[in-house]
Amino acid sequence: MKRTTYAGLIDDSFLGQTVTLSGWVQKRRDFGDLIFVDLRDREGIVQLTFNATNASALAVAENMRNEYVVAITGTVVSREASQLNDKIRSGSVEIDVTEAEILATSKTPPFYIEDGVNANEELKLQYRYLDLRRPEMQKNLRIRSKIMSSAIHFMDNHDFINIETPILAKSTPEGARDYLVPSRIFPGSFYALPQSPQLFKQLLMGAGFDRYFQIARAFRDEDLRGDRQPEFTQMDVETSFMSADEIRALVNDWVKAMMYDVVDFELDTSKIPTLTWQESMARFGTDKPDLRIDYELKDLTTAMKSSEFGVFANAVKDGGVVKAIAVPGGAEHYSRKNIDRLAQYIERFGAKGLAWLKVTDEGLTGPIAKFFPEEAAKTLIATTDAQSGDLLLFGAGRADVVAATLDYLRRQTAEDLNLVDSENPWAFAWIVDWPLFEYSEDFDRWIAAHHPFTMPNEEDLHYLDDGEDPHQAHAQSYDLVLNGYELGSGSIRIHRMDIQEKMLKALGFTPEAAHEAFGFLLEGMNYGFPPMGGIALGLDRLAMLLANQENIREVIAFPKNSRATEPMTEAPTRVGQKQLNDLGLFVPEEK
RNA sequence: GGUCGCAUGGUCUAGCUGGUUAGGACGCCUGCCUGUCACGCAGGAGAUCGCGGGUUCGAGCCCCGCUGUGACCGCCA
Repeated sequence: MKRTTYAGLIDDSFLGQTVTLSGWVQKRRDFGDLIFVDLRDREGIVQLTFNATNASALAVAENMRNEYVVAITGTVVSREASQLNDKIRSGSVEIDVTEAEILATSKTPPFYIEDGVNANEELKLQYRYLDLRRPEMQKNLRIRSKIMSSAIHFMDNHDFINIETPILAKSTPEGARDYLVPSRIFPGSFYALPQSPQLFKQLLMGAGFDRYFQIARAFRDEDLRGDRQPEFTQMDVETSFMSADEIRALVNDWVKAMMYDVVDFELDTSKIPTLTWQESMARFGTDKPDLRIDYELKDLTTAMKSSEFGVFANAVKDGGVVKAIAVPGGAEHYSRKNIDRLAQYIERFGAKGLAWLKVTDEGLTGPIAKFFPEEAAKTLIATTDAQSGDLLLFGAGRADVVAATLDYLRRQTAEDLNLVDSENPWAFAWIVDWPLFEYSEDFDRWIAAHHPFTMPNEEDLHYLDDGEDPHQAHAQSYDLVLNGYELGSGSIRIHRMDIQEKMLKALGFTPEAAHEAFGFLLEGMNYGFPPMGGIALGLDRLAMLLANQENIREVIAFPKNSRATEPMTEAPTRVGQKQLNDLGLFVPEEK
């Protein structure tokens, strides 16, 4: 029997036709001389009927069990009005089976193959091929596939050249921890898997390709999160002779096309806001704000300087800040217990507690209301723009702690109260003008906020000089944010040797160390590198958001778990002594 | 590296204040059933309660350690 179409595509238009289908048994309902079987393939489900008219087919159906692979031939017939099933596309018809064959049997699967399955993550990953049979996972991976096709199509149409760069690359300082690959020919030496194709794409600009792109795999050996895997996929782009504005416009065009291709959404890119990093931090407490949420952080630092509430006054006196959000309608929704729960959560950000007030028609209520007599209350309400019924949540203390706390509270309360704007499902934003450096407590020195090849703003170049404050320098860099997730970041690169040397010096590299780490790039710059810039967009996160998933694993066929292992293949594994010997590696015995 | 949570038949889970025949739902097996689509009905099998130690007359439950796992903080140029 040779398949003639997909089960999930059968509908009224097939009425009367004889079809042959192949797929998996979703469910068998056995009435003795009448058996229904739901047949599933990648496109969906159709109901098969077996009855005594075709005794041999009925006999086969009696032996069918869930997840058996079967092939059938039959006639598409309509259902009576009382027997329609509007839950499936093919619900107005069914297949009257005349011939059936079991192609493969199946053990009882460890979990039922259906959407919303409630098996634990480890089990699902261990039997990933079963989990992937679920319609939802099939849909997710097809969304991912569409994003990739859209990217390739768009880039091709805009004269970008698709160029692959090495996976076996060189370990470079700065940035994330590398995955290392030992060299057999040079025992003790290692390749590193690329954290991104950054240096290679810059060299390709040096080579004159002008417009490069690649769907690139990147690797970072850092701990995982819901939106972070140790290997991930980027749409990597680099161009010559383009300004930051031009690059953003290009990305906007792709995003517009992609949103249309993948989720049939008409994105108005002219409405994508561009915020400076500073503004984003001030208004949202984060560099990746979720702009679907209406309310923002309000700065009360000046107003609370001499507050009767000691916690606020002292925070300001100690050089900290006081900020607040007014959660619309939060006064009624949040009981004291709920607020306590929020308070407990934010301890992880370093918050000491959670000050709060409810705004009512009668004025402010709550344990600290007494510290805000008439005038103070008025100022507070005016500054925070609070309405009656709002819940005011405060952060006081170190600016970074307050930012992290209120960013979290803003997102959490919006979720709790269903205040995430559903009219505006795709809130993109550009965050620009990032700090060039950030201070690393770990290394006790300045490190590159983006990477060491980011071009400073022209007017900030002098901050790289000795004796100046590197903290003041801002970069020609830009991040694309969607619904509170960083989709990608990019920048104009340094293309001149003198600036690059200054930059590396500011980062604490001696000329020798710089040469050892990035000599090939620095040498290249001596041979006429064009002005260049680019961006890398995380396709996994993009797919996750477009597929409406909360974990990046849902859009990766074979992801790692949160400890970076893969329960199905059990990677990573120990290897044999012979392999170790070949590589000149010594590994202690397992404990 | 750290914090918090979770671990009970194949799966999801209940199990209170320590004494239960460890309960339920789904799944599985057998039988019956011609209109189900969460089919129904009758019967049945299936659990070293993650591992080790401790407290106790007695531990699924309390304590300690370990392992696995999830989320988060650190980390992620």
